[in-house]
Amino acid sequence: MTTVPPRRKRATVHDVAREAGVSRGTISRLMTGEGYVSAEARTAIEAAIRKVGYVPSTTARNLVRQRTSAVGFVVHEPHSLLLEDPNIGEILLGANEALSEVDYQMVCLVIGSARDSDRVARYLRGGFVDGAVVVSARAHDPITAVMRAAQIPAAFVGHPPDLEDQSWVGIDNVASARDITTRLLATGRRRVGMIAAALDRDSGADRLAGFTAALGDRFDPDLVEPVELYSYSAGAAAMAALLHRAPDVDGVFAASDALAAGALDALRRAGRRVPEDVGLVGFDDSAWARRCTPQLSTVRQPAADLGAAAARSVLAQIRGEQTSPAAILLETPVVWRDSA
Amino acid sequence: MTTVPPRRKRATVHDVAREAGVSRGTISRLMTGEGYVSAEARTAIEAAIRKVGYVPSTTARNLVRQRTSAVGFVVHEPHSLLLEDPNIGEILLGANEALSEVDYQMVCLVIGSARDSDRVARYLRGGFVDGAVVVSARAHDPITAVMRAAQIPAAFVGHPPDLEDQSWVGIDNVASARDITTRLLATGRRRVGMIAAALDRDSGADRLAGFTAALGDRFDPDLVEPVELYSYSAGAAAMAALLHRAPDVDGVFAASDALAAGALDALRRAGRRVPEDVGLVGFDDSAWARRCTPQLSTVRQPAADLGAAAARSVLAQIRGEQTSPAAILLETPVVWRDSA
DNA sequence: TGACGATGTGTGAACGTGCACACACTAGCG
DNA sequence: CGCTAGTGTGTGCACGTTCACACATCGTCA
Repeated sequence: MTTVPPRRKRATVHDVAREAGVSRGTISRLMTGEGYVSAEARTAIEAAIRKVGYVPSTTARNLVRQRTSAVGFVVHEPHSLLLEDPNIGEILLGANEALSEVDYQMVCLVIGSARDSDRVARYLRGGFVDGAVVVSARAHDPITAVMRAAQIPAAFVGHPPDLEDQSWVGIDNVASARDITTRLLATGRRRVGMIAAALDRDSGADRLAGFTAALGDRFDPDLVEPVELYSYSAGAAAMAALLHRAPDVDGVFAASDALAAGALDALRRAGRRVPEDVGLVGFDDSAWARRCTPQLSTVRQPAADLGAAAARSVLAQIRGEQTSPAAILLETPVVWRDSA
Repeated sequence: MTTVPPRRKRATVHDVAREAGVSRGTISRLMTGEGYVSAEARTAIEAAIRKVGYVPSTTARNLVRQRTSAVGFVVHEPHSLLLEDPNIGEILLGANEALSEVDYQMVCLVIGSARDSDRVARYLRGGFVDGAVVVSARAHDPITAVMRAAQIPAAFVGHPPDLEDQSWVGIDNVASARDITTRLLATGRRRVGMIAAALDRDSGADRLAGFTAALGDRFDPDLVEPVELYSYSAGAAAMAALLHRAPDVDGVFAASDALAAGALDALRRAGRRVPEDVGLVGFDDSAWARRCTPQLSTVRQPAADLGAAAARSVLAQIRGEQTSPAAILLETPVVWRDSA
C-alpha cells in the first residue's frame, strides 16, 4: 500500500457553531429535525452553513448511530452473464427505487473473482451497509456463509438449496415452466424439446422440472439440451445440437429469452420457419422477446418487482419488523406472441 | 423516518485486547502491518480475534483516517438506456477490476430521477467515497457541479463541453467516425446516410462531425437521421424514416451497434439486402455486432479499458500524484466484418 | 560503563458526530 | 409566590479506531 495524503480539511460542526454563535447541540437538533430550535438560531445556523460550506460527515454520524442507511446490492455473476442477462439490470433498478423511497442508499457490489468475494465479504462485515440484497447466489456460495455469520439483514433474489434460514423472493419456476410448456403443447406440437441452463441453480433446475411435469409420459430426455449459461450464443449452439440429434423436433422451450433468441437464429440458419415448422417459447419477457422476429412467446418475469420486494424485505429486517425468514413468490403471467 | 433499533453488539478492539492480554495499540499494529509485533503477541491476538469474532469497524477507521478506500461509480442514464447500452456494463467491470487491484471498493450509484441526483450528491459529499468515476454525464449536469464544489477526485468517461477543468478518458469520436465512414465509402457506396444519436453529448456530436468530415462535399444533410437514444428501437425507426425519405440510400453509418441492429431489422423488413443493397456499419463492437446476421462492421470501443483508465486516474488524484486535469484518449481500431 | 539502535509495548488524544442530561427562561395557574 | 409544562440551549460522553509519543528491554560497541 502506498501512502495516501489526507483529504482537504472539511468544515465541521464546530466551525458552524463558532460562526453562528451557538453550540454544537443546537446545530445537531436543526440537522436531525428533532427538538426545539428558535427562529433566530435557525437562520443564523443556515447562514453559517452556507458560509463555511458545511457538509455533515456521514462517517462520523454512522459511527455514533451504528448504522449507515445504506444497503448493499451484491451481484455474483461471471462477467459475460452480467452483460447478457437483462434481468439483473431491472432487478437493480427496482431495488434502487424501493430504497430511494425511504432515503436509503444502494451500494452495488460486483463479485467477479475469488478475490472480489473476499473484498466484498470484508465490506459487508465492516459495517458499511445495514443489509444486503443478493442476486444470483449459487449453492454453497461463500457470501451466503458470511451473511449468516455476521447476521446481516439480507434478502436473496432466487434461492439456492442451502438457504432455508434466509429470506428470499422469487417466482414459481416449476409452475411457470409447466404453464408455458402446456400452452406450447396446446398448439399441437408432438416432439417438444428444451434448452435448459444453469442446472446448479434453483431457477434452472425448477424450469426443467416444470417442463418435465407438463410433458408427463411424453417426456423424452433426449430432447433436453443442457447448457451452462443463459446466453445468446449458448442458445444458438444448443439449438444446433438439438436439431442435429432430433431433426423432427417441432417445439422448443428455451429457459430464457436470450437462449431463445440464439435458438431462433440457429433455426433460421437450419432453414426452419418459426412458428410454422417449430414453435419456440422463451422465459423472462425481457427486451429480447420483443426484439426478435417473430416476437417471442414467453413468461413474464417481474424483475423490477423482484428487486423492490427484496429491498423491502431487507428494510423490514433492519427495522426489526421481520424477524423470521420469509419467502415471497411473485406472479408470472404467460405472454403469448408470435413465435409459437 | 421510523425509528430503527441499533444493530447487535459487535466485538471491538477492546474485547480482543482483554482476551489476548495486550493493548489496543499492539492489535492496531498487527492489523495495519506497521510496527513491531512479537510472535507470542501475534498468535495470542489471532486466537482472540477468532474467539470473539472481531471484525474491524470500517466506519471508525474511516473517521480517524479521513478516507474510505472506496470510489463511487456514478451512472447517470435514463433507465432504458442503462439496460440497452452494453458499454456501461463493460466500463463498470473494467473500473472494478482496476480498483480491486489496489484493494479499493467500487460503489455503484445509479441516478434515475432528480431525487436520485440529490441523494447521490449528498452521498458523494458525505465522505463516503474518496473519489468517483462518472459515466455519461450530460452537459450542465448538477453532479458535475457537486464534484467541482466538493473537490472530489473524479474522472469522467466521455466529456460534456462544460468539463474543461476535470479529468476524463474517452476515445477520439471524430477520428473514429471519420475512419469507418471512409472505409464504408471505399466499398463504392454513393448515397451514404447516418443515424446520429445523443447530439447533446460529445460522443453523439463528434461522431456526426467525423461522418461529415469523411464525406466532404458529398455530404447531404437530408441523409442524417437524428434520434434521442442509442437504442435498438430508435435505430429501427430511424432507418425506416431514412428509407422513406431517401429510398436510394446505399450506405448507412449508425452511431452505435444497437442502432445498427435496429436498422438492420428495418432494412430486412423493407426488403433490402445487407451488404449487397445497403452497406451498414455500427459503432462500439459490442455483443450486438457479433449477434447480428450478417455480423456488423464497426469501430471497436475499448469499454473495459476506458473504465480501468478512469479508475486509475481517480486513484492517482487521490494519492496526490495527478494534480492538474488530464485527458486520455484510447485507440479505436476499425473491425471489418460482413455488414458492409 | 554509558550511549545507542533495534525491537516491542502501553497510553492518551484525536476524528466529527448524536444523544442524554442539566439548566435557563417564560407563561399559566392555583 | 411556588409549581409545572413548554421552549430553547449548552456540555460531557460515547462511538471504535489510528497515530504519535513515551517507555521498557536487550544487545552491541566505543
